[in-house]
Amino acid sequence: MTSIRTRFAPSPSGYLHVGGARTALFNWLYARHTGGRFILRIEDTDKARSTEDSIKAIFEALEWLGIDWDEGPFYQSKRTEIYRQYIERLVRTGHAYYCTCSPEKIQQMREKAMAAGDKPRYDGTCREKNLGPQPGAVVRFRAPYSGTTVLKDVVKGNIVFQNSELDDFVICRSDGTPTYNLAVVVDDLTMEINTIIRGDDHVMNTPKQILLYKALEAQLPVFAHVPMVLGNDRSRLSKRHGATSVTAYRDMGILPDALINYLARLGWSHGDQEFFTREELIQKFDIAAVGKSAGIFDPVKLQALNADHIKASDPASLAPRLVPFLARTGIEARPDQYMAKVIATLNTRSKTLVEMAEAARFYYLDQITFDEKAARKFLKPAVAPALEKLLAKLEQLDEFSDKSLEKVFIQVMEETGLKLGKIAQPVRVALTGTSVSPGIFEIIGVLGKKRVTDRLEKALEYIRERSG
RNA sequence: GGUCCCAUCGUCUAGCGGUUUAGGACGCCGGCCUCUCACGCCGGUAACAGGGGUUCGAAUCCCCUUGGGAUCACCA
Repeated sequence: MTSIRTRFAPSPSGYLHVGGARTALFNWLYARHTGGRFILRIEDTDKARSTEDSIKAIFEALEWLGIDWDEGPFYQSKRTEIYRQYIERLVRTGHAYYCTCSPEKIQQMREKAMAAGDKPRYDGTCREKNLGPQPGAVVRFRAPYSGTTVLKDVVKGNIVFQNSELDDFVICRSDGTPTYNLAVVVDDLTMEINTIIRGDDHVMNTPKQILLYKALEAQLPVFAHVPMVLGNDRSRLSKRHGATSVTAYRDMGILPDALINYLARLGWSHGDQEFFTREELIQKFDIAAVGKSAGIFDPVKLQALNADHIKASDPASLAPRLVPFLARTGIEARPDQYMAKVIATLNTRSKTLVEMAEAARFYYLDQITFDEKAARKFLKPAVAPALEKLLAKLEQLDEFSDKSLEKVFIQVMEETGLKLGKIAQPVRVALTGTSVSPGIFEIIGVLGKKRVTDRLEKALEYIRERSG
């Protein structure tokens, strides 16, 4: 049994979008699942659209996703000599021929066919002329006029194409560069790719490629065309549907494992399971279980899954990821033990790292600013005695555990006759500035004696100023 | 328009001829828990596009219709 070789072959004409990421993911997962190899190839033959920045953006996105490759990156732009050899071979074996029909003539041909209600295709003017190489000539593939070409697709099943639908497509441009279909086949052949997993927008190209494989007397790879990712209006996912780039989701505070989990589950399933770790994905992924129909990208479900991944993550391991998001809110902090404790209080109430960073700010601020509404409602003279008693008791307390803190609060409740609800909210405002936060014992435990007593004093000052 | 693909709750999906009053998840709506907000837990809402066949029996197989998508380059 030969080992599986898959590849991801993006064209660098923009950032990596989630659809492309899913294709990369499926290839990567399948290679990892089978113990095969995953190859990265950059399809940059279109000089006009390919940019260095796009290439870097794609690497960056793949790296963030944790999708690594075993071979490559290979660049089509550096392989022109290889393509030239294969094109020559096809001409030599009679599978291709030079064509001197001008683009204008082809255009006319097309318009005429369209007007007559026919399919716009090359009429074969140069097919039997046996022309040699010459300036301005392209090379066309000699496609069969009759018969059928069958694509045996792992996810779609058998798809039959009438060869009469095909025409003598160009495999080499007049400037000597190969066209997409030729380059892809030569690359996949020479890189020994035996499993091609790609978006189903490529199915119509596949019969041409199969014909090329046959002309080259090569063994066909296994094809798996996975369904597209759509926007909420069922059209192809694009910018007008909102964020589509992988890095945009990174910046929104989505965890790479959550995005991978979501993308994998969009079009693939394993019974009723929704949550998968990276390892589970590798262990359970199988192209045979990929569905046939297109799926709509749902950012809301992605967020829900992200929340699950945040919950399942070890707080300490989340700390380095949280740092840049804290920085964005003006908090410069190190991913230390303190941050791990902060995260432990926030991980069940944050859907994204952006939310978590926002909710974590009060742990780091030197100066708490009170939310006006919250302060007016809860920091009233009536609670001052309770806050004072609490302050005094906490100053005497050495160990800030849930248990010891609860004991202190119970004492204050007994002495003041106030219920916990009446005391907790003012304390919460005093410590966080707002009326929403993690549990009161939790935040006291994390903040520690110094910060807590300082903030309680500040709150008491505030109450005195307001009443006085 | 030609060709090709697809079709289960709003969305992602389970289902691969009988075990189905069609299951799970997200969302939404209730409730419980409770120091706030969440989390968690419990319950509810909601689908086999339509029509013909095949079969004792169809969401599952076949055909048609409808709807959606893809693709028709010297772009990839």
